[in-house]
Amino acid sequence: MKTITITDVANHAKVSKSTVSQYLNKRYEYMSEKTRKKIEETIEELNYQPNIIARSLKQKSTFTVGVVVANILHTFSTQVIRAIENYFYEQGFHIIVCNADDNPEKEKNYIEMLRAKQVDGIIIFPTGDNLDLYQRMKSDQFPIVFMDRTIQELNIATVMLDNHLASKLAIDRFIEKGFENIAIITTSIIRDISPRIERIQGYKDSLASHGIPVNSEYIKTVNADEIPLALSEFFELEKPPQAILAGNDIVLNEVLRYMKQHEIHIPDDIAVIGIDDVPYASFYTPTITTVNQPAIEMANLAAELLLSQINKTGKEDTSVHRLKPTLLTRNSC
Amino acid sequence: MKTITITDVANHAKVSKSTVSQYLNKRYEYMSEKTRKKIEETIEELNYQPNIIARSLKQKSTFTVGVVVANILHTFSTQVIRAIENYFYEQGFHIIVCNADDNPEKEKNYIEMLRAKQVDGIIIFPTGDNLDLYQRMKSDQFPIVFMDRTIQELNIATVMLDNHLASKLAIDRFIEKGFENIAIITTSIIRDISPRIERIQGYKDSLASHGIPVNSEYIKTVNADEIPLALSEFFELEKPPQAILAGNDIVLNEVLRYMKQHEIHIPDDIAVIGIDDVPYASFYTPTITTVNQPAIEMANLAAELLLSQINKTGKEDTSVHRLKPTLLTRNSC
DNA sequence: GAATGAAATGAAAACCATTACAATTACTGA
DNA sequence: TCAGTAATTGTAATGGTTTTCATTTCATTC
Repeated sequence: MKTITITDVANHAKVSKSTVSQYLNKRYEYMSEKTRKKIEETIEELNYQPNIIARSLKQKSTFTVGVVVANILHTFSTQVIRAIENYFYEQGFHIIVCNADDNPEKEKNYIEMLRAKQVDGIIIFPTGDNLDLYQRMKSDQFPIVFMDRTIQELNIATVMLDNHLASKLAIDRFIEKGFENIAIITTSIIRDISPRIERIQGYKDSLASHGIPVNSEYIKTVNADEIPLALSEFFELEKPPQAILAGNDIVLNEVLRYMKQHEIHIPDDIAVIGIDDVPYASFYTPTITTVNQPAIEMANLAAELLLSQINKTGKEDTSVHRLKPTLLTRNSC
Repeated sequence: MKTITITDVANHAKVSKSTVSQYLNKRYEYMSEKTRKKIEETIEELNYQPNIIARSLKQKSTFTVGVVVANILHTFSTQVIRAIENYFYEQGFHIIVCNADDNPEKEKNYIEMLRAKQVDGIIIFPTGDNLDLYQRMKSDQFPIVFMDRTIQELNIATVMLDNHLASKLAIDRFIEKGFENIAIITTSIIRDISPRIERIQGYKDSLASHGIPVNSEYIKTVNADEIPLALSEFFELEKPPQAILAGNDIVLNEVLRYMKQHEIHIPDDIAVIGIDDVPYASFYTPTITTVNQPAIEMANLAAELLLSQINKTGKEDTSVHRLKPTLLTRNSC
């Protein structure tokens, strides 16, 4: 049961610790074939695993990165986690997944824990309420990449969607189909989360560019459980919307559920487009037109940016990378 | 930029490292109010964060557990990850998420990395091909819990679904609705993954218990991308099935997609039940009858079992906990 | 004012691997 | 045999914390 250390290996193989360490770090230049073999065998025999904790302590590098998502319930988050995990696996890194639940307190807690654990970097979907923390990481030159959301004034590398375009794609499609009374629903979070703001702004601008006046009654920002109510309010308007843009996958679910319950027919009674593709979009009845985020591409880019900060390769990149969404045209509009 | 250590704090506060350590570990018994205050202030002033790596090295405990899922693409996996993350957050633990991609090599790699990183325990969805590894962990008394799948001969605590019952619930429902020609499709994995086996066995037994002969043409185990083909083969049979049991959420997606494409009407042309609830089940047209796994409950139980192994509280539990699925009756059957 | 005992604090070892460096030994070819 | 190189070793320092145990401090008591 006692753990075996490098010393044990050295003793067994009748070589010095230094040599074993050289071996472990694959510095074979000054090492005879014979000793290499011997060490190899001994390690095998004793089933020795170097203690990474001890190594990390010395090298100040843990080959671990943290991923703090704002809300793990979004399909987008899980897609991103998966892709990041995949990317870093190839690089020999592990990822610690943290779910901040849209709660800045929890986020703070996680970030501090991760730093105390000496992770080599963090990818974070910022809640937006821990400016001082972000600031400090930045000034400590701690590797960090923002995902999905940005905080303008901080100059931290960011990967996010071109949300403005996302709305525009949807609105253009609605208008092309002849709809002018277009509503938008997003989920509510207290803070000024940039995607939501930008999607609403994109919605407004697109309408304006088509010369359609913005009707504030057509814009709702509510919690997931209040979506049915919000929808009811739409339908009680004297001029109910003819089309609805669902701000994310959770909203889309609720919208579809509502329509089903109230036997409102898509797209005849109301047209629907969702931001975020959903697995069932292509076989739902009707198939659902969605604005797709290139989640994998975004995740890979974020991972790449983080890794280059960790390795200090290339010059510092503090820009906001906005990736383009694509409209997946189907039958709901 | 240089990191501050306990030594810095000690020097600043003019006390010894030991005393600071006592403070950090909240052992105030033998400590004057004065020094406590002073240390507190100094930590605040220097913005000191203890280095958890160093602590871990000494304490041989990292407050981190690994979760190795076989395939992160399943809804079930993500639900479980989320719940486990949540449980351990409360306990001050972090989780490292690993996706083995149903690949024993990758699984092996991960397990070894996790152990080298000195995680305090592992929850694993075993691929089933690393018996020696599992064995070794067991004999090292390393905390480990199996999830979703078991390996009989190992006597390792396991949390899994009562898969036999899952099939039975579905079959009983089909039969209650008057169907006798019932097919089952599961995804293929080379190894004998217990849930798949058990679900098929449950299917056979349930049919038998109703006096219905088992027709092997009605049983398919194929990769996700071969599902359309498998379905076509069903429909080319002289007696095509009247009902299909989809072995997991991915299969269900493919089945629904196929039916949509070929304009086969559910439940009139064919009845469908899926194992694993899916987010859209309750508002799809028709709503989908599913057999639901109590994912959160299962995750919590697994986490609890692992934690009790880590803390060595309670006596060793090596039993296989089988949780009951429930039938969510909707309109697809 | 010294002895006592409890409270408070400190010194140093331990954890395990890495690394640097000087020192040693083993070989090679001339 | 010697120089020169290749291979290996030993030692000590490093990293930051915990932990044990010895020591110091201090108030109390006789």
